[in-house]
Amino acid sequence: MNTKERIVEEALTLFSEYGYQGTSVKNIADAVGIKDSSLYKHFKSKKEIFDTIVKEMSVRMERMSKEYGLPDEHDMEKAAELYGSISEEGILALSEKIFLFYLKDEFASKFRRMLVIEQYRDREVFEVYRGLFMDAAVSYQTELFAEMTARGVFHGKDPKAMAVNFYAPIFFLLNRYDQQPDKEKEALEALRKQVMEFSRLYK
Amino acid sequence: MNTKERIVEEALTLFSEYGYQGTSVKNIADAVGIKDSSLYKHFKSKKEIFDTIVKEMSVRMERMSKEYGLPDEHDMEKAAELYGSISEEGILALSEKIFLFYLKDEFASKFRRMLVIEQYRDREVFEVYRGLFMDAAVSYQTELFAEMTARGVFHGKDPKAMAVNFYAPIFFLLNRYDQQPDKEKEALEALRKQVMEFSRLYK
DNA sequence: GTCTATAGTTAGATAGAC
DNA sequence: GTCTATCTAACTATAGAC
Repeated sequence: MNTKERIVEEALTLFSEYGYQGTSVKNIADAVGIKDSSLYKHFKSKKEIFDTIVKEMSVRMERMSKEYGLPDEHDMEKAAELYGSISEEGILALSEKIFLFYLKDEFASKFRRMLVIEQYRDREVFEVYRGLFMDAAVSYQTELFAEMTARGVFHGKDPKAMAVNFYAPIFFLLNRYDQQPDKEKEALEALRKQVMEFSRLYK
Repeated sequence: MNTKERIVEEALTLFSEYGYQGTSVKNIADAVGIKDSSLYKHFKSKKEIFDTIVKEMSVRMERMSKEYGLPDEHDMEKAAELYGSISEEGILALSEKIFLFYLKDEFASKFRRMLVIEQYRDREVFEVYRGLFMDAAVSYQTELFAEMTARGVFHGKDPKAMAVNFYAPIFFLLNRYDQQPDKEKEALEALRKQVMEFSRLYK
């Protein structure tokens, strides 16, 4: 990994814990192991580092979703088949994948925390956060449950309400067990319980 | 309102938007309308202002919960009677009270945002945030649903799972519609929909 | 692409006049 | 309890040697 990439990585780590304003250019340079002045050969300002992180995330999201085998956003038939055919087990696998990706993936979890911290300071940041961790998740699952209801896997009257009932507990537990790596087992157990309850209610 | 109280108020407003580190003592003094040096006659440090806010909140929580008529944490019989006797309408009223308190009450909403921003920087802050906005809410409602299930108002197998299914969408929508006062109607409509779905599922 | 040196600004906090 | 003046330290960023 070259110096520019290491700057981005260390900056994200610091931003996700202390925030943008709470992190100085010297903090980042120290973490990388160079002088703060040297950092300006790679980025023309602190703000440019922040913007680079946001751009980098969209690239990683694409790559990760392929690695994790998550179906494409617009390929609902395939998604419904993938998770629908195996019903309860499938839906549990889906929830655990989403959950663990945002809880444990180094870049994704730090990026999420950074957005959480910075969301009120900058409207644009809030929109990225809302889009990625709320709207995208719910609209994806709304389509998924509509498809699964049509196939008779689940019985619900409103796919959007189902999606919120499926995703909100994941979102809640993500926030609840954030920053507590020692309680990962408890977190996964709580998640499993909610998914089972969801399955029971809509079966 | 005296100067000391105004400092606390303006500091909270700034902390809730820009964070502790993103707010300078001069920012606070300017908002109050005094010089930054004058502020040190009221507080011996910036940190002391922050700590005062946290202490002030527990006082306000107590006061507000009485004003809003929310039943005491340990008086579950009364709570179950209050909300249980009127079932669907009652549970909707409960959710709207919680929702609007944390979304619109000046002090409460700013305080919540401040904790969201500062939760990763300070372990103690995280514990306050987790305690107030996650654990307390869920444990309160776990007892409430246990009581309501015993009375035959709802039919569920696991009161904790019910509580998470009830509170997680509230928590999710609180984050989703945060900072969007123009979409309050949409937010309340979404909340109502989730509560109706909850009621339908556990009836 | 790293360093030293430094400019220019702002930070948190104190001293002392009124 | 407000102000002006000031201190020290830290901040973002630039210039220029190697």
